[in-house]
Amino acid sequence: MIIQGDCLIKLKEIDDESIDLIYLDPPFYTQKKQSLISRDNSKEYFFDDAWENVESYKKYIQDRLVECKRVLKNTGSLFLHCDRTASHHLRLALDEVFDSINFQSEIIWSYKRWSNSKKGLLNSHQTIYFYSKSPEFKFNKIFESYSPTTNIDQIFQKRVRDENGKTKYKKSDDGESELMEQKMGVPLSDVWEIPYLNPKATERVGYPTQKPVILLEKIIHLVTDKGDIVLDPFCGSGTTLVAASLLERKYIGIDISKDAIELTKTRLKNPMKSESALLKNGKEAYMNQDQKVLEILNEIDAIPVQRNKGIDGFLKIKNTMRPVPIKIQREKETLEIAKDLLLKASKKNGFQLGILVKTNNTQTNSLFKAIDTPKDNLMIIDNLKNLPKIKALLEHNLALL
Amino acid sequence: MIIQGDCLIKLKEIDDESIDLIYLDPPFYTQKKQSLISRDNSKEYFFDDAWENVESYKKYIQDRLVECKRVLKNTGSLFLHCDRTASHHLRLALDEVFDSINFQSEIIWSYKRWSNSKKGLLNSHQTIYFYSKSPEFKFNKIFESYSPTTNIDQIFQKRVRDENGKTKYKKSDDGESELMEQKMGVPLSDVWEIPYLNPKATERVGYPTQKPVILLEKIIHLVTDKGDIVLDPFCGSGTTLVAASLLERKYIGIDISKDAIELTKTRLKNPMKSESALLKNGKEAYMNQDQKVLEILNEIDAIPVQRNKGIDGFLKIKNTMRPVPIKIQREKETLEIAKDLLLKASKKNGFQLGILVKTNNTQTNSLFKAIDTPKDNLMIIDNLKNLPKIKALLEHNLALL
DNA sequence: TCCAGAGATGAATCCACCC
DNA sequence: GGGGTGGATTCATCTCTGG
Repeated sequence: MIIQGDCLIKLKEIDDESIDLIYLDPPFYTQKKQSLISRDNSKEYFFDDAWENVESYKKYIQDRLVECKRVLKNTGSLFLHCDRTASHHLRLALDEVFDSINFQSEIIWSYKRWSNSKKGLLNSHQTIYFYSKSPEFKFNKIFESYSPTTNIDQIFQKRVRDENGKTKYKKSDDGESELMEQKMGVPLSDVWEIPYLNPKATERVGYPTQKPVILLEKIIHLVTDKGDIVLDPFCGSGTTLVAASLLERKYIGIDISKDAIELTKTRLKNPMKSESALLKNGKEAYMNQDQKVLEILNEIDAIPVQRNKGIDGFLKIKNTMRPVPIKIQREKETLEIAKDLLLKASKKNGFQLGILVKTNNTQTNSLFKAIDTPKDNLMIIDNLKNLPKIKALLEHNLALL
Repeated sequence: MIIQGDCLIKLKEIDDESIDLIYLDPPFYTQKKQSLISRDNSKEYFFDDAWENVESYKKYIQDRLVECKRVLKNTGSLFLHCDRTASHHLRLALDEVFDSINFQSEIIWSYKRWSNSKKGLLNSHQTIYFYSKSPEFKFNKIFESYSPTTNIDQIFQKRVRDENGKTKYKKSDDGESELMEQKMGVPLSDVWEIPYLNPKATERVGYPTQKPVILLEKIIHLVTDKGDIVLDPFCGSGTTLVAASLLERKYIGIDISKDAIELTKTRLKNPMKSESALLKNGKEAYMNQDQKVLEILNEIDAIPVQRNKGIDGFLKIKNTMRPVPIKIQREKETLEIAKDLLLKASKKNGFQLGILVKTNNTQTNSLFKAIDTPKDNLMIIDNLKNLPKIKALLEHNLALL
């Protein structure tokens, strides 16, 4: 069900204790009127976020939270997606409405983001507060993989206490250890690393502040079963409803914007999500460099980059605006091939000078093999110890280029 | 300098605007007296955390924050390490003392921890608030490596805005992309993944709530230079001072506990930190399974494990207490070798049944190759599609074992 | 029924020891 | 000596029990 209108009013039309999960992504606390333009420039979405002060913002949310609590089943839960500038005020509101005893988790949605160059740390997480209506809330345990460093042999062993009360692993008389029962993995943590919705994701419908479907799926999985009812009072482009629909939950969405409602309706006709290759395969799948290359790059204080065939990293060189790409020769790579790869990548990107580190053991005695072919602007180094000298040279000369 | 006493009183003896960085890790908001015993049972540390209510706790902190602000230089910063049950109250206190305009970051210290079986998400982060005294705060930009998925071709290209205000990559007339100036990597994010101080770390001095030196080093690097003054009004075992000393900053530590002061003094005679192998080498160094194996394990919903030669994971099987290890045959591994490895590992750990997945293409037609040698309790599967049937079989039969 | 204290838990690391 | 692995130790734990 999708309803247009102010959720405070529309919520009042919903029965007491009828909802299993409420997810809210309310407007942010900004002091100016927002207007954000959709991707294809066809639509403009207005956010009437002109709050007098943070207290009036808090009251606005709190009024709606009270209604949310009413419609929530006794086993139900609420997730509030917070604005980073006002998250503490929102948690205060939650404490007042739900009581701090029902605070379950501060979920951190963390993601990597393109940098902006502001002074300070790069803001790359958002906070979601998880409150239950009562201690009897429904909760489905979700398990994750063990850390690769975990000693599995050991955690399957039973333990006993010694005379000082310290625990030890239990051994039978013949020195054998006793087995514990089956384990399902590690309980899900409260820090969720989920990629920010890729600008080009097929999932994108052009709505600002759109959230990834996977994020909502995770929440829905956690506290509902099939057939349960999910409510989103600020449904926006309908991500929550899409996720609910994909997981066979019933859903109710409310939004004040007519455009958002339209968008949600069309989106729900064909609910879909984009598969994140990053999440599915893990970061490791993208690591096409072996440990050795990373070590070398680290040693020479270069910036490693991963997704480029001819370039392994960039040198940090002062006094120049030119990026200097560097490539480390692979074990099974002839110097010629390595050279070609670097040159090609360099040329494509317009870099003026590339540095190739020779790693096989047929060494020459020169400081570096000299600029191989001046027109190519390629330098080959066969002894890393010389690199500082070369860097100094470059810092001196590149400014002239 | 290390001072014993209530920091509210001792702070008053410090000059105005004389400190570059203040880090506070105040007592937590618990409603009962805590007493925590040190590792070797030799000492007991008391925390007088008997706050009437959260308001009195907030006031306790706020009083001290006022003094902190006074002693801070105009370019100085303050980092407050928060109790998760009261972080919102603490941020309110910070807003009141420092003004919300000087809020810089909510730093998430995220880590993996041994779990405990509570209902809900596994709590695995802590929050540190970063406020500056003024907008003119000192800040050293720190850069990290690019994410492996980053397409570096793009990050060096200049961008322009099109007529609609959207950014595009700038192309010169001949279609070549124009280069940006050199980049140093991705600016440090506000989510810090730092391993929890390990139970066996040599860095440990037996003080409860001890923080990793690396965490403090990161903070100190961020907002101070060599020779600057770092202050910790709740210095505890002196981690902040150790980090400051290692980075050649001056330091002042205050703590109310005599024992803590003693501990700090001896610790500072030989300041050290433990190298985290995990941080140094990265998680990837511990991964000994290739992508293909992980994919198969994922497909059959098994729990992957890394640190074990003969075992790649464990099956999730209901109705049994017995862990069922599984191994995937490697490409360059004969069936015999794979079998031996699994058997050996199984036997060592006392598992009653192991499952080996055959992956080379000489297929048989049987459902599974049958229990190879019944006394070994080994099953060989050569068609993954049959696994669900086998799991059902197991769920039925294993209970009998 | 509530609270205090005992007892069980459980995975992540580093360390020590082994070959 | 170096790579592998068994073990120790931890929790501002969590749950259960008994008064």
